Amino acid sequence: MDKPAYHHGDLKSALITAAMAAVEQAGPDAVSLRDLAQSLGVSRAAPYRHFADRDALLAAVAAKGFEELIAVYENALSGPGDGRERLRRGLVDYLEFARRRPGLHALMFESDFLRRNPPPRVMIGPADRAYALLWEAVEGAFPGADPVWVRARTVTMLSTVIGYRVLDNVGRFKPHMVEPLTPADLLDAVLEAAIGEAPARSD
Amino acid sequence: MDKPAYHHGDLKSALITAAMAAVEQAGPDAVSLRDLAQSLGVSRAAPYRHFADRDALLAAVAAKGFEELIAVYENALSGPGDGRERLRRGLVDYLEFARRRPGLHALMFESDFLRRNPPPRVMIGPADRAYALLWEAVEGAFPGADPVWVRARTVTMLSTVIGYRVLDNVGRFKPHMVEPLTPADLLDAVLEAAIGEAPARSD
DNA sequence: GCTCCGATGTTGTCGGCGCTCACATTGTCT
DNA sequence: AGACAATGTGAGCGCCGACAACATCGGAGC
Repeated sequence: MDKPAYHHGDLKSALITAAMAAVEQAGPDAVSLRDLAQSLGVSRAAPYRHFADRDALLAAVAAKGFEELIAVYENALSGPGDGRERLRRGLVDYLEFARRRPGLHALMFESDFLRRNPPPRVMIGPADRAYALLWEAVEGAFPGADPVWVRARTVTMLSTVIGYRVLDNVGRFKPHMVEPLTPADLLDAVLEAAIGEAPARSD
Repeated sequence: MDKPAYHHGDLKSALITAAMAAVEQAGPDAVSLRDLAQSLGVSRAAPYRHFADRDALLAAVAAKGFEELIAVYENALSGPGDGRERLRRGLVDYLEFARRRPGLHALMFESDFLRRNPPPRVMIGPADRAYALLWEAVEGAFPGADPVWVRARTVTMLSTVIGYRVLDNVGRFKPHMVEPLTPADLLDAVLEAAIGEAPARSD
């Protein structure tokens, strides 16, 4: 048993899993194809049978990250409560997701590798689906609102929660800047700012 | 004239300038000490006389970036208009600064190198001063507001504008997500969401 | 003016990395 | 059985960050 098989069996998904772990532990820059290959007991060139280059593997990891984010959204948005409560729960769960996995969040939204190439195909699908879920949640939270207003609100809402996570993940908020606000207070403030009020009625 | 001087003269600041150009053109990951040294006509080990390692040079570039951001803020905040108008102008100019220099913005707020080490000393000073300027502008825009409320609002405001730039800089907003909103419409929406309303009076 | 020494720059070297090429092995389809 | 595509191997290229030993420069003190 376990004789060193010439063929790994499922090297591709093993690489994605191992790369995701490396991303979460030390950030996207720390991912080394050689390291991954060695830790999986495979030669240095083997990964190139499954991914054109390092960025292609990172794109696959990012895609998996968006799949997980979709699951987070779907879980939060399908629960009880009115539209506004479900939207709030979705944002809370996104913020927790991003807080606990800063490396993965960086890869998905902030990484240099996103700027290197046009957006990799494997990740735009899941990323767009995640955005669509948020969009629908905003529609559900403001029933009957002007669709164009909903578009703008979705953009600003996402900007607020992502920006907060980006800044907090790099330690930008020092105690003297926010005291006496607790992390929970900040979470409430971010949610209130993100969700905001219903649109002004023009009739 | 121009005989190959053994001593460069001001290699340190030349390195920072060249590195900033590289960061702006191709992102923080693309900065190579060897490249910079060669393009400055100096040996590959010379940079290490002025910076402990690559990250130290990047920190110096980030610090310079924050100095420039401070100048942007000061220029916008010192002009005419009431507090709210000046605050809005500061945010507009920040957004323009970040839009035109995505690589530098990534280095200052998003880069992996910020996660690698504790925040480098050379940049925390300028970064904190920039934050303090925004803070004071928020105070000026909402005179007499509860100081704790101002703290929270500063955090959410910064989150919104930075998050928008992060997302837009990586091409996250596709036309079908925002149509028929123009970039100018989005700018207005982001500003309105960021600045928001005055605090509720509790008396 | 001379000497000495710290600051600055150079060359040589090491290990790690992404990536490619020619070759080896395996599983599968006919 | 034979052929072929998929998958894995080993060697090697060039680039990179970093360090060490050595070379040169320029100013401080005599």
